[in-house]
Amino acid sequence: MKKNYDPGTIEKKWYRYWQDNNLFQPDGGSVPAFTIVIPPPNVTGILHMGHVLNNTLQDILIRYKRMQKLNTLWLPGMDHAGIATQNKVEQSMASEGVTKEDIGRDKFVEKAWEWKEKHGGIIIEQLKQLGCSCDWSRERFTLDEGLSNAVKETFLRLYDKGLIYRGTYIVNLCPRCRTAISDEEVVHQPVKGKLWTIHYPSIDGGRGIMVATTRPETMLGDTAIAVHPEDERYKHLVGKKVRLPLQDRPIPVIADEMVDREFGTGAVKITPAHDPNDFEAGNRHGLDSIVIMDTRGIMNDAAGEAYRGLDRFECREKVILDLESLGLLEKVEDYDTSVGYCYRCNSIVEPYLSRQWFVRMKPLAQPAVQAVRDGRIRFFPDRWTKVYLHWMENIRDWCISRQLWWGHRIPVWTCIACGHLQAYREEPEECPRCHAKQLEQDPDVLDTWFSSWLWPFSTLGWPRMTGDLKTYYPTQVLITAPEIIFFWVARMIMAGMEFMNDIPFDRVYLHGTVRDGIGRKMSKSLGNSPDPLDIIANLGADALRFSMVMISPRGSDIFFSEDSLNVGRTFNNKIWNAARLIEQTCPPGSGADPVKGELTLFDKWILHRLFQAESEISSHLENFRFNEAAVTVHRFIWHEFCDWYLEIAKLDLYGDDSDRKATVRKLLLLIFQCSLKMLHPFSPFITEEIWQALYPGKGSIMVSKWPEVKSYGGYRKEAERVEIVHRVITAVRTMRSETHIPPSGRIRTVLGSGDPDVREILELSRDAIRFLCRLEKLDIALNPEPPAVRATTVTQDGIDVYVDLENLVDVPMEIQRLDKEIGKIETELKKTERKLQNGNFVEKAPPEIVEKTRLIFGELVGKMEKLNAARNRLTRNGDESDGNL
RNA sequence: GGGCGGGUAGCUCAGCGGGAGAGCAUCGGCCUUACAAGCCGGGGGUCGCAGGUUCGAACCCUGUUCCGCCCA
Repeated sequence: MKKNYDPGTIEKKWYRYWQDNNLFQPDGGSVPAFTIVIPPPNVTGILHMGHVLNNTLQDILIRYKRMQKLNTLWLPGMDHAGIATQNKVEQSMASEGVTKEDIGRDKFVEKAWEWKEKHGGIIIEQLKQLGCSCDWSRERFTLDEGLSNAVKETFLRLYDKGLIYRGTYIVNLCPRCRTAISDEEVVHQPVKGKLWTIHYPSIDGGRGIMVATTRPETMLGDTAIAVHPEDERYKHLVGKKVRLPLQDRPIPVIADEMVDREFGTGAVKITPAHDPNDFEAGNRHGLDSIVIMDTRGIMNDAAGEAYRGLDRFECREKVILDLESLGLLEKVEDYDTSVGYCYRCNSIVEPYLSRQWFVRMKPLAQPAVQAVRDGRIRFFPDRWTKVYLHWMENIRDWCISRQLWWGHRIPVWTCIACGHLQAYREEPEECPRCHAKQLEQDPDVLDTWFSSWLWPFSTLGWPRMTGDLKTYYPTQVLITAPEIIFFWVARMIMAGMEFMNDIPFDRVYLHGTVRDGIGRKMSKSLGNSPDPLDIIANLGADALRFSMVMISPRGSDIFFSEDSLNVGRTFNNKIWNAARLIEQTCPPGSGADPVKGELTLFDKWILHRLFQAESEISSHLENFRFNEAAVTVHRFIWHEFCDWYLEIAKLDLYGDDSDRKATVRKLLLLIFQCSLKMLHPFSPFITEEIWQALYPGKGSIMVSKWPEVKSYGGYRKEAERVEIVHRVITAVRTMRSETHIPPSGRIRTVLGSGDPDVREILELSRDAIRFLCRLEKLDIALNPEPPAVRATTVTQDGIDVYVDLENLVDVPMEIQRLDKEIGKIETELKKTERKLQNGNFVEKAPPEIVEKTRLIFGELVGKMEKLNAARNRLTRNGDESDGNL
């Protein structure tokens, strides 16, 4: 193995190897299946840090389950991203001076496909660089033939059930994308705006009425003024008419309970074509709806001569100016309001009356609510359950038509002759009612989510009952971001219940959002998002993956900065070097067979810790505690295996006892092999590289079996005993450091313990203690003769530790050190003593707690006495100032 | 306006009824032949604030304040 780990070439090599050997495909066996469908990235998408997190987590779970020998499938693909793709294609055409209207619908769709083949799907290659073990042979696309059939089928079924309807309602119009979008696609943001109060004069020369609004340009479409029916201020005006300024149109004053008397003047303008509440009011009162702008947000004829052709915001300016010059602008105030933006292009969304297609959601929601209520589907973290249920219980109909050309065209045709409207599976040849041959298909396409909500089964072949569908549905887990819980997660559950009559997955893990070092959401416009591909090029995918997971607290947001990458980078270096040490000291053929030879305390300790690490990692992964699993594997490999076991093993590796040497070699290979396996889901590349170097002929680590180490769980007692030794070693090291003994200084240490069992443990560990503390001599005794000049401490286990300081230290420094230690113990001692003196505690606390507290107290008293004695001795001798300690 | 989550070491977080923890950062000492991308050691917190329950509260309850997110 080379001195330094070089991820670049290695990662490419192993990814190709995995693919060439079809290791990403499920084994198809009869064992239980474990399936994850990828949240399909946009075909226009490029890899960002959010994708890195999302896909790393999925890959970890998939690789873990695959090693557990489940029939594991991670099904990849992309969605066609209607708006985003259409934007891209239009942009590229615009650079050639062509609009989509110039070339027509069919040509445009053709161009879009060309664009997709040429520029789309970059992200798929990027996911491969990240190491994702998706089964690429099953890759799907929402616009491919199979999925398009699924979309048509669902539309037909819902249409036939009466759950899809066409109607004229207020929808959210994005004037830049020139299409309707659903309520979920609107992002509301607080805005510091204005509140304009406008005077609507009475028609008969009276005082008229004052009306406050944040969108004055919409007054051009007003068809009434509304007041609260019990508002004494306006009762006399109800039923009368006022004059709509700028339009010179008489409009009625109506009474409606929806009016908030506290808002503005208590009277509001009613614009049924441009506000959802006003639309409702308009229906209740039989008002006209006047649409005053087109789908680009440009004022139309109905807005009046003076405003036609103006953009909606220019129009607002002009309306204000005109009102002012007419003396009808009563006042302008600053006003905090909330404005809706298009989630795709960030334009301000316009509430707009138009004819669209909708899905009736309430009947679909009911079984989906039930599936979550009765625990068939569980959310992690659990708090998302409430969010889901709240939304589902207040669900509103879904506007699914989009005024786009790129997408699944709505399969509804209208007979030109008789006007008969119907949905068809295939293009109809004649009208079933009047047999006319001329039918016209609805021009709109479906919301992209109308195909994504079928993803967990459409990708497996539905509506055909394929083998894949039988084997892999329902899937086990969905891993995604909370942002799309309504867009996607909830709708998939509804679709699963409706079309498969079964849940689409039984657990949903929602991870946090990746933010920058100071908590801002990563975004292109801020430029605060590093390019994951740069990171992969520099440090490798493993470093990126491991770092991401290490810093991702369970289900809450992630603060990522360049520094975050240190964890993964340094860890790779550590593992690499541990592997090199093993390679150098455990020649090939040493074998990783089960160990037969005599095991030392330390051997048993590390085996037991391995057992614990494995069970912790498994349990963390089963419960989506990814970062805790990563922390555990990191801690085990670095701070237990490398820091302690490898160091102690050096005694045998470089020693003369050939039996011990053989045993230790076997153990090292065994434990390291298990370590690599446990790390593999997190860092697939480096583990494969080392695996192939150290364990040749065993195939790929990614299809090796997850470690089975239960039998090492029996060494609990030995493991606890080794902790005693660790505490002794740390105590000696601390004293060395605090008394400024240089590491090169070979010193003598004396250990004393009244407990024969403890003395035995220390005897067994004699060599290790000497080696790790760099001791020249180590004495262990029941009542040892302490060195004449010494530093003193007592471990938690009551072991006296004396470090011989002859010629090495000055007395004041040791006194100072002892004082510090005594101070600490005194604080604890007082706390514990107070407890025990409290009669209530002794009486009411559980006996085992009282007993434990007594033990602690005894321990502390013992330590205190010994330290005080050591201190007295030093000061007494100092007082005698005989210079002889 | 409604809901949810959270204020614990300089930073990010774990702990969720019985001796205040981790990683990073910081400070001190080390080129000890796997690793200076390293090794060894240290310092640092009245657990947001105020009440209450309890023998005992970071942890449970109530109120309060600040921050973040979602919905209207």
